[in-house]
Amino acid sequence: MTSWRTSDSAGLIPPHRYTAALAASIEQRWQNYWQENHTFDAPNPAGPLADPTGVANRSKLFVLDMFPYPSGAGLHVGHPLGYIGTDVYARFKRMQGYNVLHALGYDSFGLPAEQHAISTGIHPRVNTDSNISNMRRQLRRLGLGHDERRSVCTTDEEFYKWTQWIFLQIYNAWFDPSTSRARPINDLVAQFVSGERKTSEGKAWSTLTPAQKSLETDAFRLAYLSDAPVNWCPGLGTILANEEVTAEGRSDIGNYPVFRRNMRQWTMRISLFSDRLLGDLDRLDWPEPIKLMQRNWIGRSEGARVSFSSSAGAIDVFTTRPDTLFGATFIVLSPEHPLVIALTTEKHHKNVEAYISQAGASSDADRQNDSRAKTGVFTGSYAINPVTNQPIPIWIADYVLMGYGTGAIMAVPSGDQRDFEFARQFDLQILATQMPSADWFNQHDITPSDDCTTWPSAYVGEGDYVNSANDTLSLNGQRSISDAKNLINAWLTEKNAGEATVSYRLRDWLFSRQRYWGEPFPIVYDQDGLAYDLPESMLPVLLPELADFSPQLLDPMDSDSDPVPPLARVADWVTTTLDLGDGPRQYRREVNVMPQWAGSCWYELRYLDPTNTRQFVDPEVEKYWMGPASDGHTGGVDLYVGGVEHAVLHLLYARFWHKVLYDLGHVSSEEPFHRLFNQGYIQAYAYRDDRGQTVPAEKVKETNGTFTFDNEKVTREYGKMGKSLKNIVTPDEMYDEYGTDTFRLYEMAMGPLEASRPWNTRDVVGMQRFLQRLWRNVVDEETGLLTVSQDAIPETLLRQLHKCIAGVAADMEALRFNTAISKLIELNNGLTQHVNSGLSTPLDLIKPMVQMLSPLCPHLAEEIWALLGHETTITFEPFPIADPNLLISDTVEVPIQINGKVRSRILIHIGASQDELLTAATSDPKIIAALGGLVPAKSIVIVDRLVNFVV
RNA sequence: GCCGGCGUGGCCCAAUUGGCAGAGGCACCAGGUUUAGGACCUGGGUGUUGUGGGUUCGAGUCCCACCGCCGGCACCA
Repeated sequence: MTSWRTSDSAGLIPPHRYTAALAASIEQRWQNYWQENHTFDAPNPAGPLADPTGVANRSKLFVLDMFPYPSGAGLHVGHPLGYIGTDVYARFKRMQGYNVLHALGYDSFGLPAEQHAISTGIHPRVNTDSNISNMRRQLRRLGLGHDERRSVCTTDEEFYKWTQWIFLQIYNAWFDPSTSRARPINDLVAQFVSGERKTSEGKAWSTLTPAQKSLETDAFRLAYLSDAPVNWCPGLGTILANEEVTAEGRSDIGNYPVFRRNMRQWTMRISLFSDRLLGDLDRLDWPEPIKLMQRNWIGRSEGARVSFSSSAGAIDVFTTRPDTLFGATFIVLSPEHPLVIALTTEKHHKNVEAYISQAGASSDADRQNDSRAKTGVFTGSYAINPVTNQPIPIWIADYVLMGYGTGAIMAVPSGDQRDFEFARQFDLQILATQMPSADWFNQHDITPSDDCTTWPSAYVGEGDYVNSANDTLSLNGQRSISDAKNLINAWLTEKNAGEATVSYRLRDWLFSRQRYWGEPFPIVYDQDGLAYDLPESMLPVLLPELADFSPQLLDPMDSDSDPVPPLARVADWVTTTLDLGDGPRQYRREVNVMPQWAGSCWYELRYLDPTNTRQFVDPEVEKYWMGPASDGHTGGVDLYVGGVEHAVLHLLYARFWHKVLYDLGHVSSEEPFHRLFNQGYIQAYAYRDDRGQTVPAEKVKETNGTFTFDNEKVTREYGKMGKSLKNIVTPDEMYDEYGTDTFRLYEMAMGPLEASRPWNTRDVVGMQRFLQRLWRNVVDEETGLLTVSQDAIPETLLRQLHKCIAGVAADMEALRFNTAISKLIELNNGLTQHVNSGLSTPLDLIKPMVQMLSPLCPHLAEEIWALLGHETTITFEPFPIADPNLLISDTVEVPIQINGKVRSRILIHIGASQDELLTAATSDPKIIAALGGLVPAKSIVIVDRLVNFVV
């Protein structure tokens, strides 16, 4: 028998070296072990997955990854970064005794599968299922410690039953402004019945027809049908949420043009929750940039509503600067403002009409191009400025947006640059209300004056108030802006001409999509078009089978045609006979479906209790995993890891749903995700030849900083991994070439989890070498026998071990896996020296080393653990604890500086006093020489740290 | 334009939070082992910490200005 075998490339490899092949066999064996032994099944306190003894006396930890969409392209090496990070953390916490819940399911409704179905004619479920099984296969090879029982898919009927159920909770709720809480709609009806709340026309509730009653309640429901401007995307055949439209006015998916038009659509009153969504951000442990993005998106601004009277009634404007009201010399309405027609005089009718149609025809993108000159037209009417009692002209202009504030502004050209430009353009009056500083006039090289005709631009800032007084109010003189605001707001309230108020940028959430592959709404309509919610017993409303998945074909630029959703074509599904309590009647089903965000708004709750058929989650189970940790704590997932791209989409929608469920008493947590961590992205280099074509990145060679492909010079760029850049590297390639543990280690070692960085396959080998050295320190590469001894650990190695334990534990707790790995390599390098000097590896050293390694490289750790004679998994072994006595040494090397430059070092005992340090430093020969007889003007002595002489 | 984030050896990245610029990996160089080879062993750090000022006994770290890259928002009243 030969002890050497030949490898493909060259040379001989010892039979028991830790190669990719050995790693693969170890890894698959342990993956099977974990699956067969249900190692990662997390016990619940109650419900179908209850195991009270498993729960007892352990702290819990809920670790969550953002819900993945099962893409047909499969995973590349960038995808698992976060999954590996959460797995390492979860395994680390299990070793610290926590009951850890870690699972991964699939957000499997969505446009790509449906687009695929349209082009191939294959049912999206077929494609979705095969994508999921491919992704499960790829993820299984990663060795993630997931509870497989909890891997739910949003497309599972038993899952979307509860998505529909939650929709109905939202539909049957309203927002009570007195408590800022969602309440059951029945409470509202009770208020109507008792007369405590007036109906819109003041009639008694009992006298209203059913249609009138539903009109009254629909005005309050948190999910409602509205006939409002929507983002219509003919290229996708569906409308989109504001959050799904890019700044360029195109669809986030597919980059098709998006048009504004009115359509009757399901909408959610998320805007009523603006204040809570904003305020509760302060109570969350989230990265500041994400909080900022949500704050910006919600866009709270404090100001005042001011009422201007006009021939068509009061025109309400919103302003953040009511203190400049005396300078409001004209009013501008959005072209879509409802009062425009009534305000337009005969003479200006033609101009206004032309302007409105011109504004409607131009896209949002055009309208928002701020380099464009201001446009607008006069309506012919005037409004009365409430503080001056003077008539001011009413204009319409497209720089005023209907979707923000009231769709009307008071223009103060002296204090707002846009208004200033507009006034100059159309020769409107500009009246100063604040005197700019002398500096400002100097800068613009003009003589100080409140005559704005001399001003080159508006003045924004603090300044003495001028021209701002009437008979009952004066702001004039030196005062702060906030002081002036308070004065004017009080005056407006007193005169009934306005009040201090708050405006938000966040608008209600457009919730229906004209597609097939989504959750059907649990809503039907009767002959009169009245909507009815279906009872829980009729859930789920299943998607019907469909022969043809195509939406009707529309030109991407066709902004006028009405969409016909695919479900509308399934006649025997759309029309249905149901008994909703008053005998069998014929109804028409809602033919829109929910957007992809619906499932991801609550999936984390289903992970908790995935097999519960009676409830979406058992309240006791929810409270255990997600309940508040203490008074004032929001509750929610203990650690949520994902990319930054969901900052204002998923993360805002899910918070909204969760708050509604909290208000209605279905969950005990106020927020879904208490701690959020944003992982970075792995990007990759890509290469182009001189014709600009991308070439396969893996075949590019580098020599002295120049890159060649087929001996042709190519240029390097840097970007997302993808087909178009030909720079994809898959986990499968890494498993084959290096093994999973090496791959996991490399992903974690290449930098901090939150940082984006380039992938470089050539660097992976460093981690494999580390594991090979570690393996070789434990196992004889030729015989495969254990080489561990019972010898005591030498003092230096023992100290190194405990320093390592302390460092690694702290690093893992803080998710700093890159530095934890470097500390483990350091320790192993120390051990390697010990072994190379002819000694063997002490058992007492390798045990804690393997324990520390196991969160990162669980397969290799399990294998060595078993070789050391253990019969059960290493998963629940306690994480090593450092002995504090071994962390401190007797002596320390202290640098001696002269003027901040290190000139010498001295070895001195720990805790040496300032005097001792000073004496030792001044008697050091190098320092005596460097000082050359000079007496230091000052000496800085920091115990155990340094001595610095200033001369 | 506004708001964030990041700039450290050739590359990916550390630095006890104001105290010796270097932990770890890749690459590179030299030597060892080897018939040879290296995924082995030993040794080697290659630098104006983006630039310019400031604070300080002392700045990669704090402050100001600028440059570059990345991200978010953008006529938001």
